[in-house]
Amino acid sequence: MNPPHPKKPAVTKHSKQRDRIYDIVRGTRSHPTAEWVHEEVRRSMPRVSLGTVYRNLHVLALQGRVMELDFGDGSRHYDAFTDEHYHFVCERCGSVQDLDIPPFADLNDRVSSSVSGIVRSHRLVFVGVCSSCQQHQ
Amino acid sequence: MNPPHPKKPAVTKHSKQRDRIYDIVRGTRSHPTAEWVHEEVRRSMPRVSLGTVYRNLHVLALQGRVMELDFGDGSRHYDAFTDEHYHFVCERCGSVQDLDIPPFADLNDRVSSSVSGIVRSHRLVFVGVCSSCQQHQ
DNA sequence: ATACATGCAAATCATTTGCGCAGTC
DNA sequence: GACTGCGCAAATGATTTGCATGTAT
Repeated sequence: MNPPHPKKPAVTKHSKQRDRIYDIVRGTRSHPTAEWVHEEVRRSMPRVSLGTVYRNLHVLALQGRVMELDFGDGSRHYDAFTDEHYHFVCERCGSVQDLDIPPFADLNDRVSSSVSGIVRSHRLVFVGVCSSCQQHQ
Repeated sequence: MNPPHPKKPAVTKHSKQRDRIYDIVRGTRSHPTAEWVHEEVRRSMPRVSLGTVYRNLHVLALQGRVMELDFGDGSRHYDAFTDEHYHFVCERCGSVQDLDIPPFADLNDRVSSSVSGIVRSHRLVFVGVCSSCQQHQ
């Protein structure tokens, strides 16, 4: 009934596509979406499909080389800076900034008594107006 | 060039459907999705469409009677407790708890110096394992 | 009477997946 | 050669929208 060898996650071989995708995410601070990465990849490898981009971004996330971010704007963003850090999102233009401050280690403790369960982590995103949008209005 | 009367957002008349949808959201602490609300509404009004549920949830959000929440699980959640408060999401079962503590007023200030722009608000969600999931394993 | 609201179905949007072929180990 | 990864296109899932008709004011 069970397969003789359980299916491994594999993720072994590497590919030019994956290398390129990783380079592109690593080469920007814009926290791009899969769509944007796809457009960039296509500049040098025009036949790469969007599905391949999604698949590889997911593989890279499993490998811990990129992190997947959800800012609630409808599409997922990717970040090659995988050290734990917070983000600031501009409510006008949607741009994202990395925050250079260390994570607030005390937050989980500050709420643990009002949760029935164990608090393991938190997601914190700051929202406001970026300096560029302030100037343009 | 301009229409004689600018199109108002309106949102005036009320409907049995909207009343029912609001009652259902107000009557639960489960932070339901539109899908769940739809199933509930149908118990008393079987012909209500999912589109109507979405439209009315959005209207209620504009009116400030419900709030829309995104926990990154793929679907939007709705909450009739509109006072500012944080949530705790179980990473195993996806259940959501309201936190009874006041928002951390100091957070925005703690990061404002490392943001180029103005920090107006933050989104904070705590993640962990709820007591029910702890027991079941 | 005049809008706004509804039900239905089709359209969108982001993301995922099945499949036959190509590339890597 | 055995498998993993790719390109393509179709499938999925959540949400939105166009339209003809119903309903509240």
